[in-house]
Amino acid sequence: MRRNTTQRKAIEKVFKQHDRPLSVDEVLKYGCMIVESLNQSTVYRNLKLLTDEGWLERISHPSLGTLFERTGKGHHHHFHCRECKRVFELPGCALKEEGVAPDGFIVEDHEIFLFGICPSCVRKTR
Amino acid sequence: MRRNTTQRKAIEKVFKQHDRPLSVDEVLKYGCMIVESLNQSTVYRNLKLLTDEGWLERISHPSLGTLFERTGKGHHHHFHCRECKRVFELPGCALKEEGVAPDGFIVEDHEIFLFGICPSCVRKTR
DNA sequence: GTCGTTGCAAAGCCTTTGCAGGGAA
DNA sequence: TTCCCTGCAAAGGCTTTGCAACGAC
Repeated sequence: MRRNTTQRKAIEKVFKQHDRPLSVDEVLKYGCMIVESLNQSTVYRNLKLLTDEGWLERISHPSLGTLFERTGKGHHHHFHCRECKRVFELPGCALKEEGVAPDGFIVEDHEIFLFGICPSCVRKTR
Repeated sequence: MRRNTTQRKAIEKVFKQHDRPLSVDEVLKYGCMIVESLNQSTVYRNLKLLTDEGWLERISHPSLGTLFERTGKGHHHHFHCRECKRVFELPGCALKEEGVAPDGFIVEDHEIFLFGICPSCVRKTR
């Protein structure tokens, strides 16, 4: 039977606080602010557990590596700011309706990563 | 000055033979068929060198990890067949022209991965 | 008290690096 | 002959796992 440990609750809280995809290190860093003794293995184990339970989703970012984000946000894509390195979740789908793949290919799913500058960095740079 | 070693030529040949993104292991496997003694470190070093030279491009596939493909094919996306696990390069761009990101975001680049069944696996499954 | 969880350390992948010997020019 | 490159082995990151102690229920 699943137990609600202090550590697991801390990890869940981290995702609720920061509403964006997080790396293992970020989860550990923010988690340690809640439970000082939080261990890396515990983070890994809980990220896996929460992913298996369907509470988290694992995404593999082309340049940032493995990230985890909360599920249940509907179909969306990711925007990576080259300036502040943060990853944003963009609502909606940017894939064309037709002509996505040549005849014969059955497209069942897709993943899109966008790269650029986020609004807050645009403001700073200008 | 850059030397054209047997090993490097073998690695280049592998990419010319298989016209699709290859993993390090695949390059090693196919490369060993040409130069039996080919070493993993040599593969890693040459993949890096050829990437730095602009002859190869590194792509990070969400489920297959790091892959390398020849450059100069123009903008394209990748299709991963769930059946045979091969990665195909699809010509053209499947991204919508507008409304890709909310106002304020400057999109400079993007990457799209498609998942599904390739034509040859569709035929077999049916 | 039970047994799911944790912390720690060791081990497993994948990738990089140090080094001495080898081969391309 | 020069010195770039290779093979081998060791070492570096990231992630998983074994184990004994701990703590949620």
